[in-house]
Amino acid sequence: MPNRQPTVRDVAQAAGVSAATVSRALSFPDKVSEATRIKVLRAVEETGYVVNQLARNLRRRTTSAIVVLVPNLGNQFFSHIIAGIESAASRAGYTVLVSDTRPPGGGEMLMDFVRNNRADGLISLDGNLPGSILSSASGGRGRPTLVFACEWHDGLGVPSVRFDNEGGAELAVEHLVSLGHSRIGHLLGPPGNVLTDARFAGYRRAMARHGLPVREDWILQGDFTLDSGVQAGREWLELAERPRAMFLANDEMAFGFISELHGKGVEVPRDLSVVAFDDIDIAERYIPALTTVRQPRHEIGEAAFATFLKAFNGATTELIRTLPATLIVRDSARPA
Amino acid sequence: MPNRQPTVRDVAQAAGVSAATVSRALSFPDKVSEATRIKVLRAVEETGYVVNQLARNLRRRTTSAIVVLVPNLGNQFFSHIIAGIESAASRAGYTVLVSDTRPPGGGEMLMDFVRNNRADGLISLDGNLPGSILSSASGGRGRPTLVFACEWHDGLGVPSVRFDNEGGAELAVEHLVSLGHSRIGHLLGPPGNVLTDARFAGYRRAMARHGLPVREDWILQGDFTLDSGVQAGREWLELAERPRAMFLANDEMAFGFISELHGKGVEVPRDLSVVAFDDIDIAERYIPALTTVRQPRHEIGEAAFATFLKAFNGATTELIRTLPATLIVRDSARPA
DNA sequence: ATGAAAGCGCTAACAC
DNA sequence: GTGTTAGCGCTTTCAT
Repeated sequence: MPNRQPTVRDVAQAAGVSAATVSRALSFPDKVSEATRIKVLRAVEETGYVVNQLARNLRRRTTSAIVVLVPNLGNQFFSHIIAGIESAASRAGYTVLVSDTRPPGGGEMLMDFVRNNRADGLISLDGNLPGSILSSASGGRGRPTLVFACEWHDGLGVPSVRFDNEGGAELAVEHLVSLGHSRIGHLLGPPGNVLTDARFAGYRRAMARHGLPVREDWILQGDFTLDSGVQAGREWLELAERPRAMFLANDEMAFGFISELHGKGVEVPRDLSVVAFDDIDIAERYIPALTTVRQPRHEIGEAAFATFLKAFNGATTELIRTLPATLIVRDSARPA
Repeated sequence: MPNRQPTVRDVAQAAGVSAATVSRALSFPDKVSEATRIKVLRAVEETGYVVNQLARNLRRRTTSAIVVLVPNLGNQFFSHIIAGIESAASRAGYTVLVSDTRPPGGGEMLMDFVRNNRADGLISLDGNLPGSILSSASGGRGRPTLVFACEWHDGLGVPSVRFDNEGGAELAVEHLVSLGHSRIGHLLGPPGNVLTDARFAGYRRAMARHGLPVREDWILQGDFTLDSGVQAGREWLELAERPRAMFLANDEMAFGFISELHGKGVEVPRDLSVVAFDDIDIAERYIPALTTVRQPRHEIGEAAFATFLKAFNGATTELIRTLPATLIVRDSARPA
C-alpha cells in the first residue's frame, strides 16, 4: 500500500488512459465514452482515489464551499437559519462553514479565506462587518460574493434577505394595544444595528397610529444579550413611573428582563405584559411562555443561499428580499 | 488596476527580485537580507498582494485551518466550547470552521474536506461520528488528525478531552441527598451516547453509596432536546408514584420538563426538586433558576485545540484528559 | 543571499 | 472521444 494518496495519474495508469480523460470522466461523464467511463470508475475504486479539491480549486477558481458569518454563535436564533442555509447548500453540493465574527481577527481571517479562493463567498448574518471585508467583497468584477441575511448594511449594493422587522414590531405593539394597553415601553437592541432601528421604527409607527405617547424614559437601551436584559430589568424597576407593557427587541433579553423582575417580586404577566421578538426554541417553554414575533428562519436561510448562488453565478438578484413575520400569542402578555 | 489578484511574480517584478525571494521574505524573513526584505515588503504594499493559501497549501500540504464538528449547533452549550477552541486557535494562526454533523451527508462532506488537505483535521464534539469518518481519520501515517472534545468514542485510539461527567452527576445527586431527598429519579440523555452512560453511572453510584434504590419507573428516557424534556414531563405526571427529586441529564431537557409540569400545576421546586447538567447561559435566568452542574467550557475548548496541535505535529498526547465539573446551587432544588 | 527550475494535483485549450 | 501540453500560484531543492 502506497504511502501517499493516489492522484489522477495513478488512476490514469491503472485505467490505461490519460490523466485528462480521468478528469473528464469524473467531472463531465457525458464527454467521455461509456467504456472509458467504466474503466476509469473501476480504476478509481481500485486505487481508492479521492479528488484533491485543493488542486481542483486552484485550477477551477471555484470551491463549492461557503462561509457563514454569525455575530454570536451562542444565540440560538441563528442555528435555524444556518440549518436553512445548509439544507439548500447541500442540495447544491456546497459545504457550509460557519464562523463567529467576534473572535479577535476572526473576520479578517475569514475574509482572507475567501479572497484566497478557499470559499466562493460569504453569507453574513452580521450587518456590522469590518470595513475591510465590506470593501473587498462588495461584489463586482472578480470580487468575492457577499450576501446578507437577517441583518444588512445600507448603502452598499450587497443583496440581502431579511425579515419584515418593522412589520413584526408593529404586530407586537398592535397586540398589546388590542389587549387594552396604552402605557407601552420598549427595550432596544444594540445601537447602530439595523434590526434595532427597524424594530424601534415599527414600535413608534404603531404607537403613533393609536395616538399613544412614546416616553423617553420608557425606551431602554439593550444589546440583544441576556445580560443586557437583566440590566434593563434593573433600570425598569427604578422607574419613577412604570409602563404596564413592554415590547422587547428580542427573546434573549426578555429572559434576562423577566427573571430580574421576578427576583424582585414583579411578575410577568401579572404586573407587566411582555411581547418579544424571534421565537427561539425556549420561548415556548419559558415561564411564562413568551408571546413573541416569529420569523421563518429556515426559509430565510434557504433564500439566502439561493440568492448567494445567483449572485455568484453572475445573475442579477433582487437587492432586497423581505420575508413576513407573524405574532405568536402565548402567556407573557395579558389584558391590561 | 489589474483585473486579477496580484501574485508572487507581480511582487517579484515590483521589487526587482525573483519569486523565490519573495516567498522566502514572507515565510522566512531571517533567510533574506535586511535590504531585500524591506524592498519586498514595500512591493507587497504597493501591489496589494495577499498570499493565495490554496496554492501555498497545495505545496506545503498543510492548511492552518481546522474543522469543528458539532452535533447540534442549536444547543447553546457548544458555543462556549467553540469560543475556547477559537481563542486557542487564533493564537496559533489557525482558522476555525464549524459544521453541524446532522445535515444529510454533512459528515461525509466534511471528511472529504479534510482528506483533501483543505483543513488539517477535526475536533469533534460528537462522539457518534459515521464509521467512514472514524476509519479514515483515526490517526496514523498520513491520516487526518482527529480529536474528540466533550464526547468521545471508546476503543479507537483517538485522543479526547472531556469533563468529569460521572463525578458531576454524583455531585448533583449528593446535593439532592444532602437536602434530605431519597426519592430521586433520573432523566437520561439519548441512548448510545457516552455522556448519557457516564451521567447515569454517576447517578447510580451516588444512589448506591447512600443505599438508595434506583427505581426503573423513575428512570426516564430523553435525548438532550427540549422536546424530549417535555415528553418526559408528561410521563412523569402519569407516574403512579412520583419521585420528589429529579436529576436531569442536561439543562435543555430541564426547561421542557419543568415547563410541562408548570402547565399542569406542578411547581419546581415547591413540588419537585430538580438538578440538571451543563449550566448553559439561560440556566441562571430561567424561572426557577436552575441548580446545575457546570463544566469549564472555554477551558475544554482550549485544551482540545492544544491536544489537536500536538497530535497534528506528531507529538504523543495524553489519550484522555478529564476536566472537573462543579455544582452551581440555585433555586430549582430545595430541602425535602 | 539569491535565482532558476521543478513540481504540488488538477483541468482547460488545443490538436488529432 | 482522447491525448498532449501548459499552467493555476506557490514553495523548495539545487546551483551559484
